Parts: sequence; structure tokens; C-alpha cells
Amino acid sequence: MEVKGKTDRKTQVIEAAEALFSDKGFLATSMRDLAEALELEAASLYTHISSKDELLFLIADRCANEFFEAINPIYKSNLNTEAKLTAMIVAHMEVIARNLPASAVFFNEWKHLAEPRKSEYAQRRDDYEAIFRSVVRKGFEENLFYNYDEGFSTRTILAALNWTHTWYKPDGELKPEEIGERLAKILLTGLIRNM
Amino acid sequence: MEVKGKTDRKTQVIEAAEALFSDKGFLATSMRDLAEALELEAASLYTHISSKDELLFLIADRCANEFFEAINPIYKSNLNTEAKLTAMIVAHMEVIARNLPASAVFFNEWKHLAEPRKSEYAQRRDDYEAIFRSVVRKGFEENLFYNYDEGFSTRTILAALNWTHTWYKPDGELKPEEIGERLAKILLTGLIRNM
DNA sequence: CCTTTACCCTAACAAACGTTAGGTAGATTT
DNA sequence: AAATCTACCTAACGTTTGTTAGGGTAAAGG
Repeated sequence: MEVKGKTDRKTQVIEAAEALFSDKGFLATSMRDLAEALELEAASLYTHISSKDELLFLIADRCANEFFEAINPIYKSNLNTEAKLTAMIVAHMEVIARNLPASAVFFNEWKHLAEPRKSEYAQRRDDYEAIFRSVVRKGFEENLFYNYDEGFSTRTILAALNWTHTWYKPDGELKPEEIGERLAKILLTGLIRNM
Repeated sequence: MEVKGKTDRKTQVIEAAEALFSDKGFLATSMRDLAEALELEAASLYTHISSKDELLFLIADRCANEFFEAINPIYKSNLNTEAKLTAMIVAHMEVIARNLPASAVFFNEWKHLAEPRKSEYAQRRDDYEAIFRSVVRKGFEENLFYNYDEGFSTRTILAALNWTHTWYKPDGELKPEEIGERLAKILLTGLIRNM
């Protein structure tokens, strides 16, 4: 038994699925489409995965893990609230950029997961949002932020952040880190000049 | 030939489709699902509409018209830039609230339109974004806004705005107008207190 | 040399899909 | 009274769907 090669076949299947699901959507992508992209027959896919639903789960789950792993150390650090929130926004942005097709699947196709995975997904998503929300709340408590309602402010931050996956281009002029910082700046200090 | 009744059957079909497409997605909703919701047989739907694709188009097109009609008079008014942008944000929010299921279809399912409708849709969406962008540019030119790049700022505004359709509840404590105003405030002046 | 493992094939399945054909009952119009 | 229109029906169509069954071939490991 050998340690898995760096590009084993299963990984190739998942990556091809990420690209297709991201582009056309989960339901609009047939197993035959996926097979064609890999230049094999649809039935052969089942050597590597057990179902189409598992494929969607593998993509979404790995993506979820990356988001948690990226922000957790920052959340637990002792940065001040403003710096912490900015760093979390940048880290989140970098995960999106690093996993662009998978992120699109993660954001748009999760509703097509079969139960019980769908409910588990919803729970993880709530947990993730709760981490951001607790930092926003800290900002309220420190009288650093206007109290616009934790949930409202948090959802606005994540909305602006997650929408980037629709237009971010790896070869664009802005690096993910720069996008994240600019986004944080807009959200924290607004578009209007103070003086 | 009589003037159409206020709830003619075609309208009922469209409204049932909005609810289902919004909830489960366009592809995950079968004509038989839609028929069941209306308590008739799938084949009978074709008395009222010509195809499933036309149904999606009707929903998305009407929604697009509502957005344009809501912001156009404001755009052409002589409000100052800050007030104009705020009013456009509020108006956009009110369209979402007034057409909640249709908005969800509009935002999430347009990619499943068949050509040439899909390309036409993409064009209208670009046109709409361009209206917001020109107001943002005006803010730059007047030295009112920080110049964070027109496209970037505009997409951030629309992202925060459009995401509301995922959590807005008609019976929630905030009215659409209040949500729009709060959103505008966050985007224009930021989360951080100035003093 | 034999066995296992990895990987792929053809053929086929039952189910679900959007849609059409052809017909009927009741109301409305002429 | 006859003709038309509206709204629905049953039955069926051809296609596509995810998936399984069963088999083959070449490389790797003992």
C-alpha cells in the first residue's frame, strides 16, 4: 500500500467536477458530462466515487474546512478587534481565491445536497457566521463600531466578501490580499471621505 | 374579448413557479411539481405557457423591469450624489422585498435561461450595474468618495444589497426601507465610529 | 508465477424529464 | 342553437438521468 500519489485519479475526478459544477451548476452537469471531461465512460466514475451526491459533498466539505482553518487561528489570536476583523476578511478572501471553482460550488450548490448532509452543511455555515458575528459584537461592546445589529452587520460583511467569487480573476490586477484589505476598508470606514 | 381578470390562471401559474423555483431551484423543479402545486396535471400547464424556459424568462424579465423602473426616476433626479445613491439603494431593496421569490429566481437561476435569452439577460444586468456605477463615479469626481475603483465599489454595494433576499422576512422587525437605509449607512460611512 | 489492485469497458436498468396529441366538459359569444 | 373559447384530462412520445452488473486488461507486489 503506497502513500497516495500527488494526482491520484479520485482527485482528478473531483477537480473536474468542481469546474463543471461551478460553471453549469450541479444539476445541469450530468455524470456523462463529467466523464467526457475526463475522457472516460460515465459508469467508470463509480470506481472512484460512490455517487454524484458524494461528489458534491466532498467538494463542499473540503471548502468548508479551508474556511474554518483559515480564520480560526486569527480568531483565537490577541489582535485588536479592528485588526482581527480585517485579517479574517483577508483570510476568507484568500480561501476563495485559492479555491475558486470549489467556492462557487460551495456558495451556490449546497442546497442540492441530499439529507442529512444538507442539514449538517447548514449547521456548519451557521457556526462559521457565528465566529464573524462574535468579533462584530466585540466591536460593539468596545464601542468601536456603530451598533447596527450584529446579524445585520455580519451578513453584510459576508455578502460583500462572498460575492467576489463571481468576478475575481486569478490574473487580475488585484491580489486576493489587496481585495480583502480594500473590502475591509470600505466596510469599516465607508465610501465617504471623513474630511 | 375581456380585459384580463385580476388573477387569471397564467398569473397563478407564474406565481406558483416563482415559489418553487425560488425554493428548490429551476432545474430541481419539474413541471409535475409545479402542476401538483396548482392541483392539475403537468400537460395542462401548456394551456397557459409554451415552455418551462418561457416561464423562467417571464419571471426574470418582469423582475428586471421592476428594478429598472424603481431606480430610473431617482437616477434622473437632481438629488445630490450621497442622497441619490442612498435612495437608489432603498428603492432596490424595496423591489427585492416586494418580489421576494421572483428576486431569488432572478439572482440565482438566470444561468439556466436558454439562449438567446441568457445573453440578453446578461446585457440588462450589466446595464443596471452601469447605472449604479455612474453614480459612484460621480462621487469620485466630486471628491466625495474615496476612489476605491468604481467597479469594485459598485459590486460591493450590489452584493450587500442582493444578499438580503436570503434572509429578509416580510414579517421581520425591519421594513425594507429601514434595511436599505441601514445598508446605505454602513456602505457610505462604515462600521467604525468616527469619534 | 500468481494474486491483487487500479482502472476502465459495454450493456442495460428503472425512473424521471419536458412536451405533444387528441379529446371532453362547461362557459361564453354569436 | 351553433360555434367558439377556456381549462383541464389521459396517454404516450423520445430522451436523459444516476446507477448497477459483470467483465477485461495491465501493472504492481508477493
